[in-house]
Amino acid sequence: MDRHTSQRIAIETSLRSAHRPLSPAEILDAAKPDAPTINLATVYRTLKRLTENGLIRAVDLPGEPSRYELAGLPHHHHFKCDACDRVFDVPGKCPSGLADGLPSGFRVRDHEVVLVGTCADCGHATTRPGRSRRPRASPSHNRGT
Amino acid sequence: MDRHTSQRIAIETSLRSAHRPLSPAEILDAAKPDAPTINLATVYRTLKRLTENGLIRAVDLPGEPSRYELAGLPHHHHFKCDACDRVFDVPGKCPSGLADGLPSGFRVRDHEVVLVGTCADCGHATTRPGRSRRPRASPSHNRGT
DNA sequence: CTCCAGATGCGAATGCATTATCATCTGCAT
DNA sequence: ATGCAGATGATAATGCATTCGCATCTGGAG
Repeated sequence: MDRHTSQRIAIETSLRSAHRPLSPAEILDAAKPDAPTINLATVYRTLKRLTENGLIRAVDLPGEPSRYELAGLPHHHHFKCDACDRVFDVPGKCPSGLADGLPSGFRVRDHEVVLVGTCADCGHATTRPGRSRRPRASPSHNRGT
Repeated sequence: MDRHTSQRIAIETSLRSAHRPLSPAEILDAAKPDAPTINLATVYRTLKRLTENGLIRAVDLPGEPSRYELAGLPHHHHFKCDACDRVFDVPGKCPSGLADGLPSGFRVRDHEVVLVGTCADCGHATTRPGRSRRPRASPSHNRGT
């Protein structure tokens, strides 16, 4: 199992070089230059296997489809740009006191922090006129690489 | 428009008395005693209108369908019990320094904090054997009221 | 070089939350 | 009490992310 096909290599490479969580569609686009015939189903199949193997992990944000990033990264939070819909890593440390207001009996096992705003690319102009939701996160517009 | 039907009253009442965000299915169950014939479609229709009217707002958690809570509540975070899948309000204040690690050019407009763990009800036993995902959040098991 | 288990591509299929359709019903203004 | 705009209930339909089925292709062991 786990042959080194061009598709799989392209998928792993895009995840490794993105430095931010990628959606299956973003991965598809990022992998296409290296594996032109690659298919969304293959992306999903590969992501599933890589997840099972513990090499990557799913990143779920509110109202968003799962994105994927390398496993084993130090704990970090995420920033979602609501102009280009890309998600970036935020290396900042965890604030304490998050669980202060909890009633007794509640036990916190984990937390998720998501910042929402505009990224450096999209923030240059105050408002971006023709910007519709869910662009394809084109590599030409990428700064995470 | 906006007649005072038993269904609408029941929906508003459950949201008002829950003190935690409710999913459409939870609202349906909570409203049934007061409006036995109520239908999921009606719940969705009513939620949509209440949202448009600014009376309630959607609460989106990662990988979860939207829940709804009264609008105008003071800013708070949410706690999701992964045993009973209910979501509770966390009144704690916002930790600062959340955006410290951000590269320059990134502007934060909002943030979301979700704590995950076990609630007081579910935490009594260390492991709950027969507990499958997505119970119906039965009122008998409710403490938020 | 051969061969085949495993991988891929394509399209159809699934599961889900949410919305639309439409005939029927009901607040409520008159 | 009446009439009707608006609301409801039942169900079909939509949109979407994700998965399946299957014929074809291919990495890599032999």
